[in-house]
Amino acid sequence: MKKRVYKELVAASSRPMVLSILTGGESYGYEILKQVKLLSGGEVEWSDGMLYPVLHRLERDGMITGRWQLTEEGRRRKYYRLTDRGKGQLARDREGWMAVHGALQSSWGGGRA
Amino acid sequence: MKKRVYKELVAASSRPMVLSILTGGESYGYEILKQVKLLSGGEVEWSDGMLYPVLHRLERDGMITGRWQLTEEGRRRKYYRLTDRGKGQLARDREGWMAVHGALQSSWGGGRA
DNA sequence: CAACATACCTTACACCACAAGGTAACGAAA
DNA sequence: TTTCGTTACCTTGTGGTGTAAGGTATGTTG
Repeated sequence: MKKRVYKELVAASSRPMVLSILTGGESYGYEILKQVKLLSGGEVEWSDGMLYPVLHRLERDGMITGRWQLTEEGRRRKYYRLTDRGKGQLARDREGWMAVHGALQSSWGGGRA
Repeated sequence: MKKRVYKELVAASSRPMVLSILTGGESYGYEILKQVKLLSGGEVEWSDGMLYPVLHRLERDGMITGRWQLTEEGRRRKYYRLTDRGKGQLARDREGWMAVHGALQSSWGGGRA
């Protein structure tokens, strides 16, 4: 039985995670799914039905740009690249995450701090 | 202009945050709102319209139990207390959060490491 | 031939925060 | 008295999001 991550947690982390992965260079949907699993040590697994809408929204909002590419084997892939706008969003998402993380740690650490 | 936390982040953190606050003893809605603000150093602020449904769901699911109390000033409060079931949920939520947090940190730290 | 992996996409459904509204009582100020 | 701010709870309509389940297509392996 694999570890389950609640959907609210997936929703909260999907955008910063995708944007962050793309800071390492171009990538595409299927590969991103594998990187998420890798980065989490196998603890976090995303469904593809959740990722593709995320990528479409990010592209629609100008956070990333995509281009279609055919591999030598004949498979089509859509490679995405981070935009400046996306970099700014990533920074804000990261701040928000850290703020909440800090609050959670305070509450975990001391009861009533 | 106050710092805004995205709603997905609120959704992901509300349950563990409430459960965690209640490990410090009984509390009630209005006080929990203030504690969240305090624990985050003022960076995280919840709306009451979001918190009360959270408390109702937690009570419905047996994570917390509530009791009505009248203060000396004549105000009614609903005090909530953590159940054993809620403690278990808190532990699981915490694990899930840390798994995602670890993945995010990995992606932030090294690009594609 | 079948099965699996790669690689993308979409729809119906349930869930959840947000905004906005409501109810009610207290205390202080006008 | 009236008004305002605070305390303290609750509900509804709306929009956004993951899940589950389905689809399309190609290459590789058994």
